[in-house]
Amino acid sequence: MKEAVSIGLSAAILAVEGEQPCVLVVAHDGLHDALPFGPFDPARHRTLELGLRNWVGEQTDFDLGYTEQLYTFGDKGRHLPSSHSGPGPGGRVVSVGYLALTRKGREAAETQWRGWYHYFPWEDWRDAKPAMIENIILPALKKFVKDAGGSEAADMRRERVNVCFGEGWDEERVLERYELLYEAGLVEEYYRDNGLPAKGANLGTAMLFDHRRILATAIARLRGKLKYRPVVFELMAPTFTLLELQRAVEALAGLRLHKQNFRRLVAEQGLVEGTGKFSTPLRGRPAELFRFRRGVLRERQAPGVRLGGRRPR
Amino acid sequence: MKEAVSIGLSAAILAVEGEQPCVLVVAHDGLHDALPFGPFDPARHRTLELGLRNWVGEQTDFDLGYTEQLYTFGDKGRHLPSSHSGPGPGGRVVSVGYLALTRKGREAAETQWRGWYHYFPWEDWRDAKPAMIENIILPALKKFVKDAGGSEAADMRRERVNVCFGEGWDEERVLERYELLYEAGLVEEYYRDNGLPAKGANLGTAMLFDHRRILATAIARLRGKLKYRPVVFELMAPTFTLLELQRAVEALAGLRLHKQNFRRLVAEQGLVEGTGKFSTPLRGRPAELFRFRRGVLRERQAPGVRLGGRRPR
DNA sequence: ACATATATACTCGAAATGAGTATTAATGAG
DNA sequence: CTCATTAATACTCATTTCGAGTATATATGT
Repeated sequence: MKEAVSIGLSAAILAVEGEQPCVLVVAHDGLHDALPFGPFDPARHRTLELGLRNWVGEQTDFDLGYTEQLYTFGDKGRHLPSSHSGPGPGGRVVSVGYLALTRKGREAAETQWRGWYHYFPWEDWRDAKPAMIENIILPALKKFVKDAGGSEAADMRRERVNVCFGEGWDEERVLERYELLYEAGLVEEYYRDNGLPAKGANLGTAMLFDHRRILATAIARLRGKLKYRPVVFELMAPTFTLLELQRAVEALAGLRLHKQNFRRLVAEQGLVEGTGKFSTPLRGRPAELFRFRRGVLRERQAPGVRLGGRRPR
Repeated sequence: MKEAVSIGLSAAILAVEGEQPCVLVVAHDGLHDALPFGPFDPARHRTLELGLRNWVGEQTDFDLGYTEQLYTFGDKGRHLPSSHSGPGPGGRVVSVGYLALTRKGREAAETQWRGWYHYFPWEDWRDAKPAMIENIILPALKKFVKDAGGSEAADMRRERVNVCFGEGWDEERVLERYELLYEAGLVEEYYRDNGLPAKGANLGTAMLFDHRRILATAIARLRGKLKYRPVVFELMAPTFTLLELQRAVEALAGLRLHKQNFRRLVAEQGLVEGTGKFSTPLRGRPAELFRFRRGVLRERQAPGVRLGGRRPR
């Protein structure tokens, strides 16, 4: 007799408020934040995505707008059984992760929005290169390289460290970086999954099961997609100023952008159109309110916000 | 009691031979080509990918090199039960698709390589824009637009048709195009899945279950990845001439490229290094043999073959 | 010697990109 | 009223990348 498999569906539901990028979490066991998730019931749902929409709807009172499948994880040991979602002991959960974009609204009582850089503090380069990279991460990873058995293994680790945290920050490698920190024992989940006592630096806030990995995948995907699909607008109010749009993109990408070039790009691409109305800011010159121009989808093949943001050294 | 779910693993194993891009298929039921696939056994395999490698190894005598997860499909009706892979009647198969790249070698008896444009004849623009687009596809899609109930639905269909087959060919939209043709009833799978008698144009060669959809996903992903990761080299022999490399890229992308610019790009990016040896062609000047320069992975953040190929009108 | 086929080098204009400077329009403090 | 402050918006400029060529070199077979 074959071991039972059940399918879990998780969603990284993302939004932006002002300058803060947020993720919807449920305080699952009082200890760890979790993504909204639940089992897929093949009897009720025609497709995985419909199952997700239904489940999330029940759990969070949210209507998902844009959704996209991310990845299916089936690793033994990274999804420990739980009374909530798992089958009996010995059963295996394969979890399908989704990315969903929405505007912040009223959420159910058990859920709350949380800034995603709580979970990935090394990913926010808007103000400056996060100090923890030089102070904690790189020294620890240096040790990780040295501890490799064999010089070839050490070379491979060195290369990974360099790609992830070395010269030339690539904001899309969110998952790669998280996985590296996991393997190097720098995040709590590593110790939990392997039944070891925690030790050393535990960077960022841990999540339930492999949910931080799913969130990393979601952020990575969103950061990539931003550049060639107009997905930001799923997160914006119907009208917005160009600076608000820029701040949202910066929040997602974790980078600062050049203001004038950003406007040029957005304008040239025909991503937005003016409404003729103006914002009434507390100080400073009022800015025109824009809305998303749905027409771009028809006209351009890769309409997106190409960010050529400069990273702080 | 919940309905049973089982996990199926399928792999689109791709290779290139000269100018032909190939996929490894098994002649499953004598009627339809199928991708190598099999059930995931959680008792034996720690991860999904290991399950896949094992299964494919047994079925095809192949060692997979580069692999990448594509998508997880769980649609009811697009994966009909089969004695081979499914659970009993009423059970549901969720299938996880993978992309694998390899060099052509000796394969098991039941498997064979087949050019992938057999399944997607409209995707090969190397010689010319495929005539079937103007002659068959566009007229049929025009009808599909007209048959929409309501003008808003018609607008949406028109937009999709335009994005997929209109001005400006985007070689990456392989899946989008296949799905559109599916919905418009232009491929055999549509009639099979819905239990209807086949009618009208059946474009390309059909495959078992949803395997053509998985293959479309694989090609789309590969065409995208090509541009920012040096994946072509997984498909090349250890040494090759620049024209061979170009022909391989063209085969995958389904486009012709500008020869001089291609070399400039490949050289400037440092993707390859000369070996000092030369090819001995049947005619024409011998070309230098190159090999992949592994160093790029360290140096550049997006090393790939940016194709700016011109499409024939 | 030359037709043919391919490799390789070099040129050139158009467009995109990154990094500015300059100017305009609002606010509140004095 | 003036001015410091804040932000919007317009314009400039050098550099790089891109698409499309032309020109030349080196093989083969007849």
